[in-house]
Amino acid sequence: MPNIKLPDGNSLNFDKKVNGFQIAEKISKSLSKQALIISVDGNLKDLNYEIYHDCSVKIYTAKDKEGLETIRHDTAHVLAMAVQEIFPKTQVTIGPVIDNGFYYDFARKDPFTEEDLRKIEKKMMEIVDRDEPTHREVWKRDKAIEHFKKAGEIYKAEIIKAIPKEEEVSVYFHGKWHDLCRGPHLSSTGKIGKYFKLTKVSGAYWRGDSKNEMLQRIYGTSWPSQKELDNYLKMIEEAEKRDHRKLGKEMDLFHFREESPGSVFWHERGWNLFQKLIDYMRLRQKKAGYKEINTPEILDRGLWEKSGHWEKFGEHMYTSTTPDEKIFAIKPMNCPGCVQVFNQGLKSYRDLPLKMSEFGKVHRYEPSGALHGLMRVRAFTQDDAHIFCTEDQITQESLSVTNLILDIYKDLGFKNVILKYSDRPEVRVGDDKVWDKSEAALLEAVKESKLEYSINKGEGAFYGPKIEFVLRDAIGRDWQCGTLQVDLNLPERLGASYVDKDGSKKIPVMLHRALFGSLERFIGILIENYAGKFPFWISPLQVVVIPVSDDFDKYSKEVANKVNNSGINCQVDLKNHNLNYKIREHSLAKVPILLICGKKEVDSNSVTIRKLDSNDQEIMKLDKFLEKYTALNQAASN
RNA sequence: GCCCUCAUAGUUAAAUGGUAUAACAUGUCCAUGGUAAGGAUAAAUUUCAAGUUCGAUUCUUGAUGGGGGCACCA
Repeated sequence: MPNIKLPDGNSLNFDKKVNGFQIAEKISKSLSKQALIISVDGNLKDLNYEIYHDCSVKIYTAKDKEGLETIRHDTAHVLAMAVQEIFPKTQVTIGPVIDNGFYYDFARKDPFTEEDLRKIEKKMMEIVDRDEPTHREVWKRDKAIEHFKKAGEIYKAEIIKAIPKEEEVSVYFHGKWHDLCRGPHLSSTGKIGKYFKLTKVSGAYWRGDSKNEMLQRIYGTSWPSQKELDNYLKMIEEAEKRDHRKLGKEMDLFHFREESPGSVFWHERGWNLFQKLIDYMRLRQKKAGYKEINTPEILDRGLWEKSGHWEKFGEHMYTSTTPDEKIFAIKPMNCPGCVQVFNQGLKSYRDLPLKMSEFGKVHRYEPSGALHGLMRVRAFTQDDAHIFCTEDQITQESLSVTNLILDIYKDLGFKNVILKYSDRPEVRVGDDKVWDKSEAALLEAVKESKLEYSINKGEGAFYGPKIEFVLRDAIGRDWQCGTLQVDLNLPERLGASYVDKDGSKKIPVMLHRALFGSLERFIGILIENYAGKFPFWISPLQVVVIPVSDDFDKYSKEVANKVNNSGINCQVDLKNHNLNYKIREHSLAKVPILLICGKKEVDSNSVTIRKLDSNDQEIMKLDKFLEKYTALNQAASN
């Protein structure tokens, strides 16, 4: 006589036993149609799971995260079925749900082609039409291993070996095809619907370890309705349109070339933007009490050995040998140089916290496969700073970094920021007591920030715990930019000290922090966030002056000069084209303000303003324009 | 670095075992224009190296670089 408690507080009574289908039917007809899986006392189960005892249940549909994930998980199974039907010798491995979809890793000699994907999709449709019923069996571990080994599924057998002893080994059947799986699953293959698509094939290491063999991964996406699938595909298209590599080319911001893979050739417009961000950051940091310094790009090998970089980071470092055979390294990080500035001259506890900022260009020899436009490069500029302080000051200083970063992100159009807190990794330096203290101090700052945060166990740097600042862009993608790291190691290694109140020498704590992170990456993110249509104050080229005909070239040049002299980036277009042509060209280049100059304007000493994406025309006295737009140009910097 | 894939004017594309086509961009000329492409005309290209071949941009191999992932990461 199980008594079934429902989420709304009501309960139902059944004779003997009951399953999810029967409960759903009893609640409502529409629910029974939409029901996908059920949770019994918080554990997700198949709908035909038999309940003999009192419990609370919740029935999930495609509207719930759990329901949607099950659809995707089932689609992954159907993918594996289809692959094995078409390519019988292929081994299956794992097929989890990911954001917006799923993947399945296969072991097979020949690579899957785009054509194969279409073939597999067709087969998947067939399997959906066949509506193969699902059923679940629990096997003995040894039997399961034996079975999969015999079937030539070596990877599956390995997975079973790795399942903890106390867990049961369950095998799901869809018709005859079966797979080792924890479940839960939908009641038949027809339930997943046909709103899926296989999106790409790629390589992936077995168990995510680059020492292991490479498998073939097929990615797919799956949704409860055609509309949601279409929306998702449209979002992908939108992301492609915003691709900063494409826009960077179109807007004449930068380019890459073979002679220096992963390093940016900045064009005038892109560099304008770059400088503007630095100007802005410089102002903000000055107000926040930072002192800007600059240190050498190339430093003797000995310093890097002392700092530990030579050993821990060596494979990412560029080195340079001088004609007299000395070895120098091109800095991959700014910290050792900064510590040396701290080390020059005796420091007192009264100097702390000492915040030193540096726009340092660093070089890292990144693996070739990691390079990606501006997002991942081999030479980049950090808006770096190092805060030397006492252990007691960690929380306060971390908090002020967090507040500064939030404010800055807001100015640049990002309102959603979350934190990722990472604590001690297995391989680390320093005493556990000091770790305890600094982790606690940093976590306190995280909590006090009142922001949403996640804890990444064991992902801290080898020298201390860290926070990463993740921002969400206009189309919902997350990017990691800023970072704050507590360093318990480097000051000591490089002999940094200050004189405390009692006259004794103490080692300071150092906080590393970067707000944009890498200027290059941040610009990439900005381009994609705004789809190239920047707010006026950071626009790569802010104003273009266009004469109505060449009779007005002289006046247009004068206007452009005045605009430039007021600190606004401006060009005049004197090319031999008509007005319409020029408006189109500069609009496509996403210049926010076009100033049209013809007879009217010359006579009244004014300009006609045409804003991007607007057909409105506004005529304004030149003086007034300068006044208004100079103020706008400063807007976010105050 | 690993798996897959691609490489043709400044850009985006097309074609071919017999040296390559177009659009846009660029230069010159005409048109002197009022809010998203006016007209004429010119110059310019097969990533690099080796091989097969009478002949390679096309086929083969290698290198380099790009793209999608994996691993690594700001």
